[in-house]
Amino acid sequence: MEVVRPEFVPDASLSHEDMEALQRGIAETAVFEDDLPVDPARVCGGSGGASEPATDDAQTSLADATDSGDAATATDSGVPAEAPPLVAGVDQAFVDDHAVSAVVLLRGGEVIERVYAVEPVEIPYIPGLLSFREGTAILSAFDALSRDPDLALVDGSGRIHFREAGIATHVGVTLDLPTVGVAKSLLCGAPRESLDRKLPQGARVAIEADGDVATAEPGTRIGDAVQTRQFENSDRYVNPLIVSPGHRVGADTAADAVLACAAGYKLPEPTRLADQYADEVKAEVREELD
DNA sequence: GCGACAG
DNA sequence: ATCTTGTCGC
Repeated sequence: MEVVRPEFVPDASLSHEDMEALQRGIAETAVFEDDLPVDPARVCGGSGGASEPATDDAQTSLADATDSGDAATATDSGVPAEAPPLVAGVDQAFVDDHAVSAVVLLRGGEVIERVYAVEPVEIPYIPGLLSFREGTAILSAFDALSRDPDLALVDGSGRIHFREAGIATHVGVTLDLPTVGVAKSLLCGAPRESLDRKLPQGARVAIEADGDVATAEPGTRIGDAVQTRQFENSDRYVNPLIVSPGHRVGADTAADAVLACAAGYKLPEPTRLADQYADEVKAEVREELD
C-alpha cells in the first residue's frame, strides 16, 4: 500500500526540534476515535479471543506458510457472509546498522501474506523519536504489501507518547491506515490503578495523560494496560501490555482488538507472528551483509 | 543540574 | 532492540 500523506514520511535527517514539530502536526491530524471499515469485534480469529482460561486448544499453526488462493466471499446461503477483516502485525529486528521490518497479514486467524524490508538505520534510539529510526523500514515493508489491511497492530506506542504521536500513530497517519500501538512497557502517562499486581486475564486499566504528555489535558485517557494472558496456578504473574490508539481507532476498540487477537500468548497474534518473521529474516539477512 | 523515557 | 542459561508454568 502507499503513502497518503507524504509530508509526514519520517525523515531521519531532521533536527530533533523539527522532528518534534512534525509529531505535533501528526497528532493534530490523527483521529483517536473509531473510523474503521470493519467491525472491530471480528478483527481476529473467527472465534473469540483470549478471554478464556488458556486450555491448550488451538495453539495456532506454526507459521511457515506460503499462501492460499483467494477464496471467494460469496455464499449461497441467504445472507452474504462478510469475509473476516484483514489485520496486519508489524515488528522490527536489527542486524548491525540495518532495520528489518516485517509485516504479517492475517484474515480470520490465517496468515495470507508476509512481507519485509531492510533499511539502514540513520539515527540511534531516542525515547520519543522512535519512528524516525524505524519508520522508513516500516513504510518500505508496507509498500511491498499487496493489499490494504483493515487494521494494523504496531509494536510500540501510539497516543501514549509525549506529543501523542508514537510510532503507531506516525505510521497510521502517514498511510491513513487504522492502527493500534502495542507496547511492552509504559513510555509516559499514569495508570489509574497500580500495575504492580496480578491482574486477571482480560483486565484493562486506563492510562491517563499526566504532565509528561505535553499535548493533552492531564487526566485524558490515552490508552490502557491490557492483560492478554495470566498464570492461573502460580504466585508469579505476567505484566500487562500497554495498548493505545494509533489512528482512526478509539481506546476501547484498541483494547478490544488486542484482546480479540490474543491466542494464548502475551502478544496478540499479528504482532507475535511479525516478531517471529522478523527474526527469521534477520538470520538470513545476517550473512548477505559484508 | 537531576530525573525519565516505546524499541 | 541485542547478547544468553536456566527455570517456571501450562
